[in-house]
Amino acid sequence: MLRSDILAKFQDRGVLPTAQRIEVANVLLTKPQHLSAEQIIERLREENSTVSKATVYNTLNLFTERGLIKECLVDPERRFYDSTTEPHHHFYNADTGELSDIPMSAIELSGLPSLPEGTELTGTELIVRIRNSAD
Amino acid sequence: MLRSDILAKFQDRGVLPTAQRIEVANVLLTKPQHLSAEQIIERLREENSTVSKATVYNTLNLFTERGLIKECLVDPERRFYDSTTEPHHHFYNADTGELSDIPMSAIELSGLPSLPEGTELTGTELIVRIRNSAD
DNA sequence: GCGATAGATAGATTGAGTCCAATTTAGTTT
DNA sequence: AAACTAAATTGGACTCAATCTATCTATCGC
Repeated sequence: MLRSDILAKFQDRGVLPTAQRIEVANVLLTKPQHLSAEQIIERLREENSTVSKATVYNTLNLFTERGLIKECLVDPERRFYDSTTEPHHHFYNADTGELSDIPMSAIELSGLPSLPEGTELTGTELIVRIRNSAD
Repeated sequence: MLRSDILAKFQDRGVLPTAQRIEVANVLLTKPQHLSAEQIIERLREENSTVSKATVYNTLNLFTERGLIKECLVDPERRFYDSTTEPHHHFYNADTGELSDIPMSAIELSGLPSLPEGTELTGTELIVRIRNSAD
């Protein structure tokens, strides 16, 4: 993803572009992927970035709030951040910790019961848990 | 749930019955509910139980391993334990933190793509995220 | 009884995530 | 451009769920 694309996204979502935010975006948004905060920090360090841990967390929370990324819960140990914000589902391989996408279009969901009184839908997410075959 | 029912479940899943495990089971298994480890410890304390935190965690992990309960991930802050082990889905109200069940039968899932090579299915879980209506 | 194995416990430790107070940066006003 | 203001960044302390470790206890077979 080009720097100009990132800037456009920022503008679109009302995120002020700072050097640190662009660095984080460069790591996470350049391709469809799922990274934990720790993984992002690690990658930044590899590129000799000096962005602080607090800033990375602040930035990820901001990006999530503004819909630039999606938080994704599959592993009790830590939260993952998904660069793909279109509604979609996930395969989660418990053996490898790998997370892969299932396009929304692949799956047909029907018969969802009506929501509890006084509530509205914010999203549906399906996690298909798999493991490496025993044989 | 009667003590004898709990003992039967334990036997069924190869869990040796100890006083502490029965206490934990009494809190969690008596009705369909979702509790965090901390909530379970709190309830035990209310009944003047002296089961240690380590034992509660050990017990919950054991129960999960043996299929007596199901771990359930909806809140990034902590993992919940579900007394219902039949496959089913959840409504999660982000405003209240409330978690409620959606019976599996209510939902029709079709078009699940074939699993990645060399893997097998361990479970599917759907989280329908909702919030209190703005109006 | 006596060892052996399984379970329980307290306390220390870990580690993801947050908080805070101090500083830096960027934008605005005159 | 200096002064002012608001927003962002930072390191380090802190929190707290969860785990680990080493020790203690109970139970079973012999």
